[in-house]
Amino acid sequence: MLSHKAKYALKALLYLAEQDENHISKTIEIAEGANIPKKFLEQILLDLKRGRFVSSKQGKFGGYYLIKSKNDITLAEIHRLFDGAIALLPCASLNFYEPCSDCKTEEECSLRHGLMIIRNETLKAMQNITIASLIKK
Amino acid sequence: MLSHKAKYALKALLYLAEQDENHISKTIEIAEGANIPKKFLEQILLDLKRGRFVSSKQGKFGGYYLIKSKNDITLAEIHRLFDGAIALLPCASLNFYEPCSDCKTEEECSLRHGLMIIRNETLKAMQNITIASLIKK
DNA sequence: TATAAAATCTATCTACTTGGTAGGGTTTTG
DNA sequence: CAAAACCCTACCAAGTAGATAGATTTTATA
Repeated sequence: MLSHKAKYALKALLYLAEQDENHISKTIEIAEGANIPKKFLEQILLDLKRGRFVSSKQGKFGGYYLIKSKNDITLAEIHRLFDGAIALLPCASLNFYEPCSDCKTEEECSLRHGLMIIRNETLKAMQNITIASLIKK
Repeated sequence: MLSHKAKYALKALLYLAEQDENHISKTIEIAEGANIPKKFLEQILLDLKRGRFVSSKQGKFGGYYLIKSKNDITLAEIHRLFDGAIALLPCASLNFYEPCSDCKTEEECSLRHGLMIIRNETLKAMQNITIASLIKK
């Protein structure tokens, strides 16, 4: 399941992608447009900025805008930024790998191989879902 | 990510599937064989019993055994039993459907369609991972 | 240069979930 | 009849999710 943070992030990006080029959106504007609690959205936008999906302009008439093409922002990236690994266990993850604590006898746990298949399939699917693909319904 | 419960359930089923036909495994035996806290495993085995994956025999020389073929127990089923929906949002789920609380303007949320694609792909992959497929390495 | 509007930072809060433990009670069977 | 197993209920500690609050910095412009 996606966290609310990840869900809100997607909706915020969707909102930004739907604006005219060069338009700068205030937080409050995004919050109301996408129905997201404003203070919560503030944190999310900062995370998105750290992740280099958006950038911001401070001060009066400031706000947020996309700095990555809507065709290049994938669900996989947003998932990783907010919810971490795509794999079902850390030992099957590429970006968030950690060994299992409870696999004593074998070097690889019995589940790892099967879970890596899932991970690859899911990742492939998630990389195909972009902000742009979500817009055209 | 899988919960520990789901992970332990898979390992316990794997352990049971590796025993000789007609063998009955005591909880303590599974716990030690698969490295799972015994008292925690008790609860998990009860859940698996309610889910009709295993059955049990009480009394001296009792224990647990599979009642479903290892070819028919899929990762998807175990995920649903312990961790719930496979979809990334409730509104994209078939078995655990719930409408979004924060989608005001549209009847369907903007993310739903894309997430249902992911759900279908993931489900298909998860249905291909069976206990039997995990055994043969 | 004062001011208003906006992002940014830091801290806090509450409720829920997870992972696990404790301690029995009940049933079966050698 | 007691050992061995299943079965049940409650509890707990730690962490996380989902926010909210308030102060500070930055910037445009009147």
